[in-house]
Amino acid sequence: MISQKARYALRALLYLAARGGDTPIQIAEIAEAERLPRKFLEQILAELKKPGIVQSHRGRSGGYSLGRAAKDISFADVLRVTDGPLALSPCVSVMAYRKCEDCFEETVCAIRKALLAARDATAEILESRNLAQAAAQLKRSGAI
Amino acid sequence: MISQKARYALRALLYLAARGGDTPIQIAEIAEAERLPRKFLEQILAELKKPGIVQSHRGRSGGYSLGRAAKDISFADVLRVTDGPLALSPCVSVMAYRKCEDCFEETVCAIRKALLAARDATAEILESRNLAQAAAQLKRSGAI
DNA sequence: GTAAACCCTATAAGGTCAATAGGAATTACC
DNA sequence: GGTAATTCCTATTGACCTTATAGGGTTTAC
Repeated sequence: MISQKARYALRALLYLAARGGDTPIQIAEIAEAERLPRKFLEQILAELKKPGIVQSHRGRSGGYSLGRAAKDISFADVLRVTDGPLALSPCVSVMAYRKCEDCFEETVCAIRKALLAARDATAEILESRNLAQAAAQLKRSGAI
Repeated sequence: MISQKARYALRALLYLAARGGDTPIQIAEIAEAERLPRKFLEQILAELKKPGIVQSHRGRSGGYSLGRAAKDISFADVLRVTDGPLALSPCVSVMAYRKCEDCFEETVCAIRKALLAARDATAEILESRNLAQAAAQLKRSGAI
């Protein structure tokens, strides 16, 4: 299951993507529109800023905007920030590989083989879905 | 990421599958062979028993054996017991559907669409991998 | 200069995870 | 029928994570 943080992040990002434009949007506006806890959202946006998913503008009339084109921000990008690796085991993570604690021999681990296939399948989906597609879906369905 | 409990469960089940035979195998033997915490394993096996993944034999010379053919126990079956639904959101879970807390309208939710696709991809893999295949792999590679 | 925004760190309640512990119930065997 | 070996059941514990909330510091437009 994804975390609440991930849900909030995705909703905030979709709001930014759907809203479009170049002018920064304030945390307060996003929080109210999407009904997200303001201070928690503040922390989440700060995390999304580090890898460049969003960019911030400080001072009066500051706010947040997407850090790159919406079509270049995948669901995988977002979930990796909020929830860590997509993989079901560190030993099959591509972005954050780590050897398992007491793994006998990785190359013959039957568990690893299954988890690796699962990771690849998940990653293929989540890396192919991006904010632009999702925002377009919402607009088509009249939700925005 | 899967839990430690899930790893232990899979290792214990693979041991039972590879060991084969009809006579029950004691917790103590599994724990020693796979180097799992004995008492923790006890709890895990109790959970695996409820849905019939393993069956127990009480009393002296009791122990555990698989509850059905190894080829009929998938990785998905095991992970659902130890870690809950495969889905990334309750609203896309097939086995344990639940509506999201403050979901505006499920049918148009762009987040849901992506998570649903991810669930289907994951489930397809994990439901196709079973203990018999995995145990056979281990034997072929000489790990057992 | 001041108000409005983001930035940074600390705190806290509640839950989950990964065990550990101790004894009750059951059964094979002599 | 007694005894030893095994599973079964419930409680407890410490560490960590999640989901916030709080308060002030820093920056910038006007």
